[in-house]
Amino acid sequence: MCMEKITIGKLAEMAGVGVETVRFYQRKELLREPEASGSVRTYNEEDAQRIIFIKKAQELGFSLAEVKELLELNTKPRVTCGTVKKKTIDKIAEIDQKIADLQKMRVSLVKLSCACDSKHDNYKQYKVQECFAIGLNCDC
Amino acid sequence: MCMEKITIGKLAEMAGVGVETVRFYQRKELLREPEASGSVRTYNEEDAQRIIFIKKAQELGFSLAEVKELLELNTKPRVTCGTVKKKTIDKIAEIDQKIADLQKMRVSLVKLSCACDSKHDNYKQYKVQECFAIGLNCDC
DNA sequence: ATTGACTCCGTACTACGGTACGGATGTTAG
DNA sequence: CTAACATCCGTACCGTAGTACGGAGTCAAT
Repeated sequence: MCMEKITIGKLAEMAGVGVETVRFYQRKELLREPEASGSVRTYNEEDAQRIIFIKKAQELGFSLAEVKELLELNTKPRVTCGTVKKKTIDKIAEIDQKIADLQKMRVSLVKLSCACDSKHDNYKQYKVQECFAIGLNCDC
Repeated sequence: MCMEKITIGKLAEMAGVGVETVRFYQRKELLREPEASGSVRTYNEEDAQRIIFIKKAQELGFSLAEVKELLELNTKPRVTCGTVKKKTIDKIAEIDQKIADLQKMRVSLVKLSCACDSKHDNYKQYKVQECFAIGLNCDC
C-alpha cells in the first residue's frame, strides 16, 4: 500500500528478525544485497517474504544451506527445466518424509493424551519414542 | 532377539550415530547412564530407539531441549495426569502447525514442478518463498 | 601373557547460526 | 545547525550440537 522506503531496520522488523540477522543472510547469499539509493540501501516486500520463508523452513528442520537450495530451485540462470524438476521432486519427497514422521509422532502423542483420560496412572507406561519403531494405532 | 551385551560402540552403530554422540546425550540427560556390569556399561534396544527418536525429532526441527521435553512428557515422577495432558496437547498443536507449513511448501513445490512441464521457461517466475504468503493452489 | 580393539573420562576444538560491539558515516526532526 | 537516531561494515563473541584427542583401564583372542 504505502510505498515508503524500507530500510534494513524496517525490513528486520517486518520479518521478525534482528538487523544483524539480515546482514548475516546477505553474507550467506540467502538474501540479495539491494541497490543503494544514496548510501543507505532499500528493500522491498519480497525481501521480507524471503526472510519469513527462511525462518519457517528452519523451524521445519532445514539448514540454511538447504533453504538456499530451495530458494534457488528456479532462480538460477543456465539451469534447465529438467534439472529443476528433478530437484523439486526430490525436495517434495523429503517433505513427504517429514510429514509422515510428524504424523507418526502425532499419533503417539494422541495416544499418550488418551491414556491420561483413564483413571489410573498407566499413561506412565507409554514411551513416546516408540512411535518410529512400532506401528502404533490409537483407538480413542 | 539375541541377548548379547550391547556396548556403547554397538549402540552407536545400531542408532547410526558416533560413540561421542551417545556420551554427549548422556551428559545432556537425554539418555540414561546405564548400570555398569563390571566397568563397561551395557545398553538395550530401548536406548537405541531413544537415540533414533532424538535424531528424527531433530530433523523435524525440534531442538535437543524440546526433544527432552517430548521424551519426559510422561516419565517424570510427581507430574499429574492433567499436566501431562496439557503439555501433550500443546505439542500436538506444534506438530500440526509444522505439518500445515510443510503442506504449504509442498503445494508450492508441486506447482513449480508442474510449471516445468510447460514448453517455456515461465517456471522461472515462480517464487518458492511465496508459499507462506499466498494461498497457492495447484491445478495440475 | 601380550596384543589389539574397545571403553572410559576429561578437555579441547569445530561448524552452524546467529548476536553484540564500536567507530564512521548518513538522515531527519526540532 | 545540531542532536538523536539509523545505517554501514568489520570483527569478536555466543549458544547449540556435536567431534576429536589422548591417556588410562578393560576384555577377548591368540
